Amino acid sequence: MSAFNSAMNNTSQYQNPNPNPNYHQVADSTTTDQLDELFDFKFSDYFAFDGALEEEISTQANVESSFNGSSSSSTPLASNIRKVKKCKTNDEFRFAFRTKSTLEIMDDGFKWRKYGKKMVKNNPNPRNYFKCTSEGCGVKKRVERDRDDSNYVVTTYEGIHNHQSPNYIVHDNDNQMPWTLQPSSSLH
DNA sequence: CGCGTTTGACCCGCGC
DNA sequence: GCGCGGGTCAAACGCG
Ligand SMILES: [Zn+2]
Repeated sequence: MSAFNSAMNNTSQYQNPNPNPNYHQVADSTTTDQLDELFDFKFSDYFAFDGALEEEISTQANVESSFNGSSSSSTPLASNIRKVKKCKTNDEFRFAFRTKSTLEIMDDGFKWRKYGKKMVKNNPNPRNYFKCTSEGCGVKKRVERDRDDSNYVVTTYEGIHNHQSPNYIVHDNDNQMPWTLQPSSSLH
């Protein structure tokens, strides 16, 4: 069906490329519940995208308030699914979204190593390239500030992790982590 | 000392 | 063939 399904079939349990923005803070705070909800919703949202070729789904999620509200610390963060696009066959898949955050602290629990920086045209801001440091995992990540809204950051994940997060966080959920994607059957 | 960031160079595909 | 745009490499540096 969709790339997601294929991916899940391959790994039997797909891991969200971008689980928890601002993971540290979450760990510090006790607002995990809300985050859980937040992410769940988010994923369902972008799940709506099927194996279409270059699809551009503009889904506005009103989650910033909850994030800001619950998080009393100093890192306002909100995620709005912007667009999801898939290229080529269902071998790999790309997932891009926009995050409202001045800071690019998006350590989701995976270790990323920056391997490149590039100045894209038509955009005064540089683009950063990251790669997952785990061996056998070639997941790449690309972070770039929005051209117009410097308060937003466009993050693009490419590939699928073939390992659990090094910072594996145990959650109360039965078998699903907050950042674990669910079968497409869960979406309507 | 091990490892991550930095940064310019290099590479590759594409359009002219 | 060349230039350009986007992506990656790797030497050097910095830091814990
Ligand atoms: Zn990985």
